[in-house]
Amino acid sequence: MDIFNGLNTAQKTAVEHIDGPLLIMAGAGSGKTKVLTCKIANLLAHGVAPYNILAITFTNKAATEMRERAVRMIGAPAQSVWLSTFHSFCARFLRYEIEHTGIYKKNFVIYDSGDSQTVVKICLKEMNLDEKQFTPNSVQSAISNAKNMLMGPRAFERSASTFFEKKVAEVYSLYAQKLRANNALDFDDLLLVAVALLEENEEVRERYQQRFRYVLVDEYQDTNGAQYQLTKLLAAKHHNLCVVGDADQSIYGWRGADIRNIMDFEKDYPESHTIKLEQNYRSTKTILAAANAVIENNENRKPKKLWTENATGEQIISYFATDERDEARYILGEITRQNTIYNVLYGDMAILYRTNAQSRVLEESFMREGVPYTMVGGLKFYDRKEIRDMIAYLRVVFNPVDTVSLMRIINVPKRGLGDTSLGRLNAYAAQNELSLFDVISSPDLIEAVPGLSARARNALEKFSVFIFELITAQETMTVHAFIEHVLQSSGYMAELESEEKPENISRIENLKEFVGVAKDFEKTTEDEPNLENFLSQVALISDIDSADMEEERVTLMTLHSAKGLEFPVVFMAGMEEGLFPHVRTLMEPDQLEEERRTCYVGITRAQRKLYMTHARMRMIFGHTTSYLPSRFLKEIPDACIERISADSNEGFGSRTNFGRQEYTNFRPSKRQMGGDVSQTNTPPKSAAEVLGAMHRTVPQQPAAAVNMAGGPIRPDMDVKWSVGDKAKHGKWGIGTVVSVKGSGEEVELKIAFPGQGVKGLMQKYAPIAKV
DNA sequence: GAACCATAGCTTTTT
DNA sequence: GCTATGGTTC
Repeated sequence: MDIFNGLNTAQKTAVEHIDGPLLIMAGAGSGKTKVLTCKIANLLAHGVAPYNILAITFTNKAATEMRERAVRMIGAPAQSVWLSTFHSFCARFLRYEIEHTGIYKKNFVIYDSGDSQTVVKICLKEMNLDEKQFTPNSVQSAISNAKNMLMGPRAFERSASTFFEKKVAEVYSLYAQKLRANNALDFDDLLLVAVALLEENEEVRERYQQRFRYVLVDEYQDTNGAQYQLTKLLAAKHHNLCVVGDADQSIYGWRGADIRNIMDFEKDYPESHTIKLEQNYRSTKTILAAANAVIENNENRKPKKLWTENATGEQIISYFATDERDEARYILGEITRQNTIYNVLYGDMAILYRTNAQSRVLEESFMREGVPYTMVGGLKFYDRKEIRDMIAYLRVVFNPVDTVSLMRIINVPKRGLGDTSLGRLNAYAAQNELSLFDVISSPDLIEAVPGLSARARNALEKFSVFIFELITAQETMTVHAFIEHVLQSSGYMAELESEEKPENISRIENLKEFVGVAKDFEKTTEDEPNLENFLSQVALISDIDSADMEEERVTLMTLHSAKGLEFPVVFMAGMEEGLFPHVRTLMEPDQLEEERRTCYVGITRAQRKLYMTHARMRMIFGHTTSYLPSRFLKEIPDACIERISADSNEGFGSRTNFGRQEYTNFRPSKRQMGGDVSQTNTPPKSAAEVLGAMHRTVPQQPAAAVNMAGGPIRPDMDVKWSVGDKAKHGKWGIGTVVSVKGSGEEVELKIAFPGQGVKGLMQKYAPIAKV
């Protein structure tokens, strides 16, 4: 396969470039991933060993995709290119080299932000600091910021000026000490320790600089100080550094990303070349014009204008809802409409919002209407109690000095070890400079702890024997078998099974899924499928990595998570002053510009059709608040956007109503919107016209016709349902109708799906067919 | 030591 | 409006 096939001139130049620093300024949708992939393929084609290439992406998912694409292009050698995120790279690097620090041991564990917050809280408590003034969150983020700027506790203390900062410096120091004692690294440490090791150890540095002859970094605009330094160190020998990014899409300033890293690349590497990719292949002219118009309002930016040869496309729709429930209803209506009339697959639509809190109302609507969806973030799988408990068990087995994890499970399930006993144990351990595990693993030491009841002593000895048994068992078992073993032998499963509460049932489900995750890991990992690598992978997995977007589901996620993705139809919800841009950014011009970039990212995710919605009032913290429409809406030229409102009752203004009543009977028209953007050359001028046209020309045809072809199941109003009928649902499989209520448009069905309970469905929305 | 109830605090965005 | 936490009670 020809590597240069289908590339434009600028893209070709970028791919052809081999030696020396290169900056690729790649606008949204300009084929950046394609260029990077082709570049890797081209390096390999030029005889560069896969072993000599390091490519850094923003998510694990992007890394996997890029690897697969490169393998398809050039074959097996691409398999062994070192391709990962900054954090995974560091974790792997440290797994080999960390003992050179003389501080950490090879079996270190990685703490996520939850674990790290637990440690911060312990520190605050120990230092008797007021949690009102020093909130765990603010302290944690201050420490994190310091780390991202490569400042250790001492450096931070030196730079501290306010009382708050000086105290935080103390907390930082204690926090770092605790992590070291637990042989644990937090996310920021992965970078920090890797950089420190490379800086201090010449032998290691030499070895890795020698090895990585070519370094490629994606999303360079979102690198922070530590990542910048790491990149610089690794590329220092060969200077074959290629960075790709778009300053207009820098949206992670709040977590230490420094836009100057990309702005100043040419200063850092004076011999560098710069290539601009400005042709957009993703969006319609309308969408691109809107994006350009919005981003132009930023003062601090280099001028750039994306252009496209794609069709003009339809206008953007701005819908003014009465409240967040009306907003959700409108969006669901449009999604069903897009799906039923235009045959847009659910998987081709996404809803983007600024804050996770907005997802709840939307989610409820999806459930009520039976439309399949997948949510990125929110209630995270790995944040669930039972999963964290299991991970804590695994971590203790892997690294027993991890006291945070040990404390988490020592009395889970209940072993009669309460706060009092544990307090005594911890006090004793601290006094004698032992880890908690040191104490409980020795009967003599347990005996020596003052004030322990006989019952507690007994329980502790049993527990420590149990942990030792697990450590032995682990050595000969696969990860998934070991997890199952822990679940059984700890009594964790038994405790959940003892009571048939619905939450217990879902916990058991989740734990089963966790075993599945381990099985999957054993099958797919490129490293040894051992506990060590499993724990690393689990710690560094992100929401976007684990989201299942292949399936036929609408995706719900924050604007931040959406970076790098694209969808034919996009909804941006909550376009209100105070929500987006968020209140906390209104005072700071820099932060406001970042909000605008976030908006730019959102708009440019859309390929064909973009909806933006805002609500007159919205429930926040249980109180109704009213917001003005977002300034970003006003920045979009009138020609690009059609504004409709829930309040106006004339003509097509009352679209909500229309949407709810009439669309299910239209036959899907693939040509209208289903094809490639570039093929829709004469699109109607406005959505109103589309609808008008639909009224006149689309014949009334039962949607069921689609089912015959084996396509997705669509709502069908012509079917008469009665109790006892068997119904096939797109997601839940086959069920039995248990009740039918209402008539006409309002037919409401209750259907029992085996193993999934009774679901309430509106016939006009439900993707069901008679069996 | 555990179960229950009240209340505060929360919401920016995440590896 | 929800949830995580802390206090109170048995």
